[in-house]
Amino acid sequence: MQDNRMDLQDEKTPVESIQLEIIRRICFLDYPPGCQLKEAELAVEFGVSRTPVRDAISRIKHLGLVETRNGVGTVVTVLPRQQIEQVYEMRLQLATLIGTVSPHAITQQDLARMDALLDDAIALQAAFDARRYVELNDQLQILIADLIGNALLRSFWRQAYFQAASTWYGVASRAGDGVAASLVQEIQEMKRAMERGDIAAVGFIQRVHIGYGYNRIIEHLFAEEDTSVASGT
Amino acid sequence: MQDNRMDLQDEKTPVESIQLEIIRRICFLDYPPGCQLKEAELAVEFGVSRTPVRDAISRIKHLGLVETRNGVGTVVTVLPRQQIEQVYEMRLQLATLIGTVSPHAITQQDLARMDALLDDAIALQAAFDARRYVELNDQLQILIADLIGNALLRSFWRQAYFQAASTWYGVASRAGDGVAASLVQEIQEMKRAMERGDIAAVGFIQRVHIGYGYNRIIEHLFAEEDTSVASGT
DNA sequence: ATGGGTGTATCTGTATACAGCATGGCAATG
DNA sequence: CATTGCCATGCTGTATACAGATACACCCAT
Repeated sequence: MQDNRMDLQDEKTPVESIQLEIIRRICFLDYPPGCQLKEAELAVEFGVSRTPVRDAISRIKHLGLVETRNGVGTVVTVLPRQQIEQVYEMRLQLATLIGTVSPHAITQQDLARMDALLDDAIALQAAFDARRYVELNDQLQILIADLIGNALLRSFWRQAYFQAASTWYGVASRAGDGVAASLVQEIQEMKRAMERGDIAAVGFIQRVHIGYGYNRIIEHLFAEEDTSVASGT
Repeated sequence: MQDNRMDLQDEKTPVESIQLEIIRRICFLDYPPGCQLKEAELAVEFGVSRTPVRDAISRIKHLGLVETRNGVGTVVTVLPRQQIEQVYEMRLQLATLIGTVSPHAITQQDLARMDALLDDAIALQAAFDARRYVELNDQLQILIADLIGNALLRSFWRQAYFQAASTWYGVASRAGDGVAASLVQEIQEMKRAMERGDIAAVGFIQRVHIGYGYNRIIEHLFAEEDTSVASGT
């Protein structure tokens, strides 16, 4: 078993690059829920024809991030409350599996990435920026995914993250710089666990902080929904 | 929360139908590993152009069932041993989550389906037919998936099943009618659990039998590989 | 003034044509 | 006879053109 962490090499086909970019934009709320994705526009922007764009959009349909109807267009899905609940329910479960299911050994490189991330997070704490927070959180997710040795679990982990990201980042941006402090703490805890080589702990720490995040979503998002519903649309 | 089990309605777009059909053929070994999928042929067979076929094939790439290289073609993936191990590792974990993560209530209809399945399995036991076994096993998986209330877990469950199916069915066919008896027992146990409304038990029973299946794979498949490797290609 | 119907604009879905690429066979040459 | 280079063939990737479908606006009739 050679180090198969190299199989996440970035030799991506054009359509895969487009796919990832669109997913990022949805997760990072560049394309907020309800936003319409026009194939022709994207084709022009990426400098390709409509065909690869269609292919990319088609591939991300199974994530449930977009919904496309004939004659209307492709719109970014507004995830219903129940689905968000289910996504977070699964993320809590998956987190605990990170350390259980054939994890990768932690390398010096991983620790270095973690250190850099910690510095960035601390800097963010001093001067909060919603966009920057999103990027750092994303990098943390990628780093954790790299620690997962089981390819299928890694795939599931990313899928669940993609589905949760836009909602979470929407809440986090409004929650302000409190989330930055939480991120710093999360990274610190995780770094300590990684220094001990304890990946199971990494998973449990993730679980705890996903729980924190979910609570924030309940407070900010669902509370708003309830009041707005109560006040009559 | 209405009964959202209706949202797996079969109003499928053409490309989705093609996608499912191709997946079925791969899982059922109509397209064995290494088999080449030619877009032009499939287009003629389904009576459409190459475009929807391409779309369908493109969508199933994330399952890792096929691999396509430019100039060569699309071939059904030969899953390496390590990946099969990882898939089964995940299936064991997912099975235990079935009863944990917001399960559906068991309806009378579910029990009726189970009864019918049991009868078919018993009939199969009397006159074993590899193809028939595959179909019944597939129906059982679908039935179990319907019991999963969490849409994301259901998606993961199906993905893991798709990745494991072709390997398992290849072994089961060669293992002969012993697997039929095992299937009957599995359905009987599961039926008892469902009659008690104990979905957690359903999950654990699944876990046990997935373990049995994996052991069979190790015996039959990996043993062959090892000997053939030892004898030099 | 309002409701219904129709026309138009625009987007996705599909078909077809072409370019890039890899593979296998064939021929020429050492 | 072996080897190497070239060419033909067939596949996927991409681009473009057209058909189907839907929403919106406008207009006419009531």
